Amino acid sequence: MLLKLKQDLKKSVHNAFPTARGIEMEDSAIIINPTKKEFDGDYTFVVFPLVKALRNSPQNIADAIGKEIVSFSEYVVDYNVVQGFLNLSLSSKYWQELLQEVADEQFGVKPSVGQKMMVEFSSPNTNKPLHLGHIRNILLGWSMSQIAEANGFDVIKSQIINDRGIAVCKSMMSWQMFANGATPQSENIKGDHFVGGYYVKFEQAFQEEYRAWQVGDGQAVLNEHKKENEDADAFFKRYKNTYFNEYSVIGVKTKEMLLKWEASDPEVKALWEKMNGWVYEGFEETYKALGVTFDSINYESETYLLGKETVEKGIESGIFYKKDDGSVWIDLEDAGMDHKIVLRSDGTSVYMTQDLGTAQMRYAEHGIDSMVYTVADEQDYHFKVLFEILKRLGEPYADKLFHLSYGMVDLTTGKMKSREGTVVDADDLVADVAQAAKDSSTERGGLEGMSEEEKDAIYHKIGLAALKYFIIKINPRKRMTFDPNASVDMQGTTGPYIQNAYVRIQSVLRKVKQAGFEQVPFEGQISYETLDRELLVMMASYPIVLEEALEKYDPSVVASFCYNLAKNFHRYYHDNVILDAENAVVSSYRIYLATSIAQILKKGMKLLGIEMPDYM
RNA sequence: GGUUCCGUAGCUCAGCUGGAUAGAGCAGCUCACUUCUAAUGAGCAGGUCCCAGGUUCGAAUCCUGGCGGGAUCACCA
Repeated sequence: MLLKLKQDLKKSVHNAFPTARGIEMEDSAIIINPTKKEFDGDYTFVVFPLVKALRNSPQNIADAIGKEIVSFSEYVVDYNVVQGFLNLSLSSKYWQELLQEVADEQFGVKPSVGQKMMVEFSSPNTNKPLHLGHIRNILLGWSMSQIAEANGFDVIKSQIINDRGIAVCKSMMSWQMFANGATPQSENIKGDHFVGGYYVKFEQAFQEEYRAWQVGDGQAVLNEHKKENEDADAFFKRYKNTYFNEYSVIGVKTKEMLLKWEASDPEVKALWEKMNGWVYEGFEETYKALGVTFDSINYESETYLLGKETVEKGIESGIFYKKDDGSVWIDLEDAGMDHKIVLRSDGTSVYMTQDLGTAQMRYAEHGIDSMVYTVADEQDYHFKVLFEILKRLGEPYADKLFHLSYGMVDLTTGKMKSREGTVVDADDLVADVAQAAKDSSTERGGLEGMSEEEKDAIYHKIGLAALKYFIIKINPRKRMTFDPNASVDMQGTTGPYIQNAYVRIQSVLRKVKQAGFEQVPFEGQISYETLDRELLVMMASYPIVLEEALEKYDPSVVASFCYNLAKNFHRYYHDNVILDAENAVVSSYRIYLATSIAQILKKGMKLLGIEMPDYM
């Protein structure tokens, strides 16, 4: 309908100003916005861009166009001009047709664009459980994948799991030393938490060992290696890695384990597989609670070798160069970056090496056209470099890579730091929000007569809606502060507020059914009041919102849309009786309208990974 | 220091490729439930859009330069 309006507008410009025929007027060049509340009208056309070409005053231009469009368009009944803004009032025919359009279940569904897009998100390490940072990542990535799908892309949701390396070996070593054969089953602990616990234990044991060394043998090293004016604390902080690699008993043992792993030592590999298996079971549970799934998983243990091959080939073709010490680099100075290492002097791979291999493996497996990496903004530079290297390697998808970069999550008490134990655990968080939802729900008593199971499912939906919306409503680029109290807030700009709009409609629809009303598409005649028109205008913008969210890689666009629609509906609901309106025609219209609103709210929220309950 | 992101009400945030008098929510103060779910609605109050220039019919928005904050510039991932 918006398109038809634009066409009429274009036609009237051309009719009113024959000299303008030559002027190109793309649909996108015709700017029409919903009219601001202070003025009369539904849509506003800004004529300023035409002033120069038509060599006339804004007032005259707007007036002429207005007169013209009213004369022939069946959709425009009136107009007024305020300072070069042409405000158009639309006919009930327009609203009638628009209502049919937005009520269609297929409204907003885009045809396939025939493109495969991979969206990577979550991407955890196997040495600790998921935390709040992962949650922001997962919500963004998941939502982006849904938005791409809604825009007609064939989407592959993917994660890369960092399942190898020294950190993973630390948990393994620690388990060997301290566990006495304990398992998640025997201890009744979720697998990822179980393994994470041994990682923590390792760090504690290492710190203890390091402290003991500092007051013993370490003194000699201190005196020999410390810089002038450097105190012991500063020195030992700086020296930690060297100590780990050269002096630490458990450090050296862990490094040996890593070497054995790389040499495919059967015993080490068996332990590795067992412990990672525990972790994956734990992750699976968390993903399930969050309502996310993946189509494809890559493991770094399976891609890093391919990355090394790529580098070897790239040396031959002159993309990379080898230094005397054997390390391999790439010179990116002509692209405004610096020299970057891609292979260590001992031949082992770095982060970049693995990412090269992963990208190639993904292309080989899925033939993707484009790729979105959901990774925190601390890695902006890494991805800039990665994309440049892939371009130089001549990868066919290289100019369709996007780093969905997002700001880190802070706590009201400051940064999350694993060393200081301030990390907010994902599983705890989910449990907390469900509990908060339960508390407020119980207080309100809207779920009486339901089974405990049904109630719990609803608490979960509400709690998760609060948590997810709290995070996803914020523009990804921005660093965000996570306030646990605000995250379980259920009033105002929140997930539950939007759910409530939906639930209110469901409640009405249940009453409709009870009353024996038959729900059919509304085709009667009514007069569309201000709020009716505002709601319709808003719903009409849904497809545009989807496109915008995709273009900007920003789910928060969808989040604000849903909130605004819910907000307008709440007001509408307050001011208008749906079921017992002044007459049956108006009632059936309002039922139809409300049904459409519910439909769009549900679709929109689904893109954010938020489900709608029927009761709350 | 180089690069980059951010800076809007007491707090948390919107503000689309420049458009009319800068908007929400929270917190504060009022008011409205025997009524389709009050997890709601209505109202009051709250602003140097970080600062200074520039571009033009018009700048929170674009450009330049500052100021403040984050990130990054590893043979870590």
